[in-house]
Amino acid sequence: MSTGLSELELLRRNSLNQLRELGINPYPAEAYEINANSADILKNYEREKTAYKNISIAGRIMSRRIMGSASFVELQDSTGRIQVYLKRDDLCPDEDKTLYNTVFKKLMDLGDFIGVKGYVFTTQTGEISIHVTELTLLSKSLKPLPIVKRDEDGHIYDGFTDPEMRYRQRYVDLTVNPDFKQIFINRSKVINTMRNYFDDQGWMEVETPILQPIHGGAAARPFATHHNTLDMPLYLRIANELYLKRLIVAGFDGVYEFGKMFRNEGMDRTHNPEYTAMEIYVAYKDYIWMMAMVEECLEKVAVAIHGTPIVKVGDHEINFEGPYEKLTMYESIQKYTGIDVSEMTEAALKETCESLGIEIDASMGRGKLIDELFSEKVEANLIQPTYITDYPIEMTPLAKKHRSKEGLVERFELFVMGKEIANAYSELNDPIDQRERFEDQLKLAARGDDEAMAMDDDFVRALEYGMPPTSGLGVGIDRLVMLMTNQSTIQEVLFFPQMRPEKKAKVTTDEDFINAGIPLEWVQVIRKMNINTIEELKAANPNKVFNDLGGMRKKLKLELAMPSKEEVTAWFS
RNA sequence: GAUCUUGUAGCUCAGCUGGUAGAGCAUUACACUUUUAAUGUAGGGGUCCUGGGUUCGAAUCCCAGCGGGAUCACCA
Repeated sequence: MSTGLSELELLRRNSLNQLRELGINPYPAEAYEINANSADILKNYEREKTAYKNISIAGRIMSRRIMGSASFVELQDSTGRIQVYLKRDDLCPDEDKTLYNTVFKKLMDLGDFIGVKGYVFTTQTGEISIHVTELTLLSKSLKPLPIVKRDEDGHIYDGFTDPEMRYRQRYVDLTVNPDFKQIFINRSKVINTMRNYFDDQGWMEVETPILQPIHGGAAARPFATHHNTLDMPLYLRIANELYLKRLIVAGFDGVYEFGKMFRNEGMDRTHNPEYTAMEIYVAYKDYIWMMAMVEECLEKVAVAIHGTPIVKVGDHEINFEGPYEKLTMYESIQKYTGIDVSEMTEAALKETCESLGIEIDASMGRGKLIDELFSEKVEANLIQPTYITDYPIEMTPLAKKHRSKEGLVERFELFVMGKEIANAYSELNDPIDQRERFEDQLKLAARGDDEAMAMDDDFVRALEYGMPPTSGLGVGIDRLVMLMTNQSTIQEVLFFPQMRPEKKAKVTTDEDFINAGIPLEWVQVIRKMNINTIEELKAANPNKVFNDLGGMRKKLKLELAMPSKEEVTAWFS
């Protein structure tokens, strides 16, 4: 009757109805008490056999081996899988064997949630299993899960590997590929370890606006939106830096925020339109202090996940134990290209870049040129954690001028595996200097640099009231998680990476056909004729449809009265 | 955005130089009381992504579109 469903789905809906007819609610409301989980049983049963005489456990049926009046089921809960043994006469001690013969064998499917009570034992083949005395259906699964099989050595057969399906239907991915859950468990550990570390130092977690009237604090294209009541444009934040610094002005000594940032730019294996950043600002500190803090923090993160500061990433073993190598930007360029750019004019830099085959354009100032040279020739070499320090002032409008080196700012970026994962400054707190830097950015914008920062008058006003010397740090959490979990794409560390919208197959319901004047009993015939939408029907030839209906009636041996030709013609009007 | 590549059963995939669609698993029926990628026997299941074109004939060749993946560009 209904359509768009596969044979397997129809079978399961049929089972659902049969369950109801047997008086079994396939979606019971009551809580199901559990007192064990699979990982705990597998780990501790051998040592403490008496503790597992009376257990209650719940999860999904992931595989079934039925052998007449005994069966084995693999039950998957949040901690793993455990084998469950069902014996007909233990499950149904009375004459009525319906629960085993019908409910379990015929009406339950892979993917159903069940609860079982029983005792733990070891099978002849040595597998710790649960001998079931009571079986409860907790939730019926109507859509078949992909079947992933594993042999004894852990080899995977028929793996569910299509990235599109895995990302679009993460719930299926993590159900049939539970190994991937560990990535997200570790992601949570990365964040919690950092949070605990910051809290231990007495710094405070805060929240700042995501909807911002001025998209400040970084250089990127924003997502724009509109507030109806205020009738004004708003932007999803590209950074939260300027708000956190306002809080330092307000008198907090340390504030930090884990939050989503939104950038309306390209998507690839290291970029998602929304991503998570951690920014922290600590008063009375400078960027040198911050380097030591980062080392301590990242070592804690690595140890929390791997038990050691050494993390395998790709073909490398990354050591997160400090201190990390430190190179100034100029030193790093000299080290990897042999060129000393420290004294070069803008014109000389342009020539140098061109001679190295680096693409440049007229809008690029001195700072931008050095940045290009650095990204092109140096970055990829920075495998072990390395601080690049002391950036040209032009590229860094929010950092304090270097205490001793003219034309530079007190900034470092931390590179690991050739990728930037953290960025920190001695924060600029001179309001007059800050205003001038913003004005320089406006000039760059006028030259055509579309990444130049916008003026934020309120932020400058805050600085005018006075901000203590402060060091600030931003960490790309997704990239840090990628490193800590040895993943090469950002999609693997995001539960729901951004995807193009799914193309919806147009489905015309039976009601639509009935509303078009077609009797219900003929709708399925029409569908059998491969006419699935009203549009397709109207596009067909009424005479041909009339003839075909007769043909189908015969072919399907339907005991239906043929509609008259006039009635069929009316469907088309 | 550019280039390459890909789209076949619920899932993983075959399908040669064009001839009317195939396997394993899943599923259905039967058998089976300690199996474990359970097994044995017998079945059912397809808009070959969509739309055009070439052809007597297209899953297959050509063009366009849509979706995916990889690489590159911008960015964190």
